[in-house]
Amino acid sequence: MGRTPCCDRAAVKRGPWSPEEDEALRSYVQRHGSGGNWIAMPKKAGLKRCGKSCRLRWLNYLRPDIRHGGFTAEEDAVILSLYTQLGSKWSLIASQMEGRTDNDVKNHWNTKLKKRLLAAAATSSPPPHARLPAPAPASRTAHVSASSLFPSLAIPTVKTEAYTYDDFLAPALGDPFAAADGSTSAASAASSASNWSTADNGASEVSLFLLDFCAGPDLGAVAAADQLKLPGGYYYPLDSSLSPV
DNA sequence: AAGAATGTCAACCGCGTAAGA
DNA sequence: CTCTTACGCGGTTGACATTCT
Repeated sequence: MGRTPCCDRAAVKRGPWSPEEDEALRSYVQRHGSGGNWIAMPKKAGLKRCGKSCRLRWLNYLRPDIRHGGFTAEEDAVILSLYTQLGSKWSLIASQMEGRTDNDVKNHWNTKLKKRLLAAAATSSPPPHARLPAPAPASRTAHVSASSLFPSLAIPTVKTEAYTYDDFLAPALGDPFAAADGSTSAASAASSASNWSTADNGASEVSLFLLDFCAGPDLGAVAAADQLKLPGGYYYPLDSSLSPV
């Protein structure tokens, strides 16, 4: 029994794409789009590939808006924040980040962020709640309950557009670390309109831990050089000891 | 210098589901 | 309403690169 294959495996090429195949796919999609049918598209484009393979190649590699290359500390923070809210909803997480694909984000998490976080938690006497964030339970709706694991991290709630660096700056009014009502989920709900969940009374240890985590070992030097001062008037909010400028 | 171990990332697999017949 | 088809997603694999011994 088993599932019907989406295409005849014997008849399609598999494995890495050649530059010629890339060019054929790119030029076809740019001229005609996928035609609303990825299964039929390879034949039309003269490719001996499975439609699913073409779709994946286009979405993950050939799309003109794809950003290749390393992830920044800000992107790491976005991923970490959203992972604590959403779990392994990679497509949802990637949709919040300009030019990144779900595959990219997933690979980055599995190969780098997860290990880094585990290593950081295992050493450097992390604060009690600085553990590898448990993924949020699978849920149809991306409900916003700011992670109790990282109460001091200001977490933007999920929105439909891509995040920008500004989304991780403090809100225009007030210091995100000033709120001290301790009611994280209520604060999150109340602040959803402004894309912010309010940080609680600064577990600055956690903030520093995360800042270290996101920025790596050279953070101290960066902070000392004042390079984290941002045009929006705030520092990157992981470190509660930094104040609005 | 060579082989082993580890890391990275593109690609594949198969399931769930939306959409259309 | 049911069935079929194609899409989208998350998990996994495998090839290649890099680092270590």
